[in-house]
Amino acid sequence: MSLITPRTLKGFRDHLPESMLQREQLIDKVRSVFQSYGFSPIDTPALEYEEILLGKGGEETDKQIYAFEDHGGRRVGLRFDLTVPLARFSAQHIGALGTPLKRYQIANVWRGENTQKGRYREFAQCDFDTIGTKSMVADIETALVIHDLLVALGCEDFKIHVNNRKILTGLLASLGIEDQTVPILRCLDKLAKVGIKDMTTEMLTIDRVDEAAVASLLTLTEIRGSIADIFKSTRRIVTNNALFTAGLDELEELIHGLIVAGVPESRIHLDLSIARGLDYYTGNIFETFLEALPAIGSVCSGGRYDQLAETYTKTELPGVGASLGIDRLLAAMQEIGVLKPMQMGAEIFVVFFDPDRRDDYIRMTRQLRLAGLRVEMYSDPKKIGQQLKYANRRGHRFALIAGSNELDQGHCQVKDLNTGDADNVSLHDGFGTLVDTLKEKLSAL
RNA sequence: GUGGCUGUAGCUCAGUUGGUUAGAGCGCCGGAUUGUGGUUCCGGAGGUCGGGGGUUCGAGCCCCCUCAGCCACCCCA
Repeated sequence: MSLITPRTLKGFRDHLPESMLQREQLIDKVRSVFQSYGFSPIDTPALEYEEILLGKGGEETDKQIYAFEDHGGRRVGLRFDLTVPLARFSAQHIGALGTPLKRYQIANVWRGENTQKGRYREFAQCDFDTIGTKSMVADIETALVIHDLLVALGCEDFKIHVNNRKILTGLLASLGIEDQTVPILRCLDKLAKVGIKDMTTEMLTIDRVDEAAVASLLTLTEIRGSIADIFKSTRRIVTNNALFTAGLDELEELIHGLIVAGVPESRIHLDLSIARGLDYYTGNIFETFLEALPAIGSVCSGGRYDQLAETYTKTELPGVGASLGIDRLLAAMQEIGVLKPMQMGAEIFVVFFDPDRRDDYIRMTRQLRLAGLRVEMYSDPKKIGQQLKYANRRGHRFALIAGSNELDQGHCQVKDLNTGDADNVSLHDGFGTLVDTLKEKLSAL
């Protein structure tokens, strides 16, 4: 019989125990941050009707959606993000749930794009959103969650880049070229990478964009100084456009709120050139970069999207939220080397010493677990040295060694695998003394 | 999706201008007088050289295709 080569698809990965433990630990922290802000968990199907998914994020994202026909002839697609399914979910259930709806969802999404480090075709997003309010308080809290998430995950050096879609849209409207917003945004996004000269050249190839327009755009992105100075200078660029002014007001209110909440100003970066490719954003937008590894891209992005649900319902459902890319963040943290090695095994290891005493070990292991300890019993009565070697490698803290000698005398050896010290503990009262001793030793670590 | 670089044991890599049974270190498994690991010594297993096809008397080394990883564009978590 010929063997099938075991392999995984491009951009799809297996998760081994070591990195999965890290991942689950990070996700636990993410959950507790979400819950500390009053967000509740929901889940939605991986597969949606294609029509739900298409046309929400823009042309590029449509091309990246895994779409196919199911066995019933329905056009379906794997979700590209968690925000669009949320819009559908909200339109369907908001009557039962009421507003504002604060929910989070940690789940996989799929994108058929080319891979790179920290860019996969299947990856998990930790998405949180507030639906049903236009209040800037929701925007402020969104940014605060982003901030607290990164701190909780052990990242201290990061910057949250903030901007507001209305500023640029308003500026373009005042120039009469708002219908060119998408290509202009795309071009502007490259500023940091290609420089002013190349960007200008490309900008001028866009229909109806002249040098005066480019000059205005550059003025906007080139403003430097303190946050207050930036706002003051920016306001002077366009004075006759309500959208532009509204965008600035919203952004200013957002930043003000963050400062009031105690976020260090060094972690906020007012970046009028960030655009965000997703078409559905309408107001404040966020991108988060790690100082140590900006090249891996944004690890947590989002923004306000006030019209996303309008294709599903006539009820007005404005929303704001963001997504933490846990896989990308994990890749970044591994790259930077900030992750501490984790203990893989249970804390207690029971040596399968004497084959004739198997039942005693099973009983002992079981009783310790019932007492709340994490215990692993070795599966084969191999030589004790080998078992200890295994226990050591797996990171168990204490080994319980009990051959016929110990068991006949009614005690058990407790060996500290870090120091090598071993104590005899009585088993005369069942396992009570053993449990107490182990708990004492563990809490003393 | 487009372009560039890479692909040899679990991991990190050697492999001379194509030439007999493809190597090292680490790891893994086992042993060093009967029941104690993380240091030492000895031994062992493990590779269709990413996969497929071609050129050749002969290919890990050359050519084509394909798959995957990394990088850039694009886009994004």
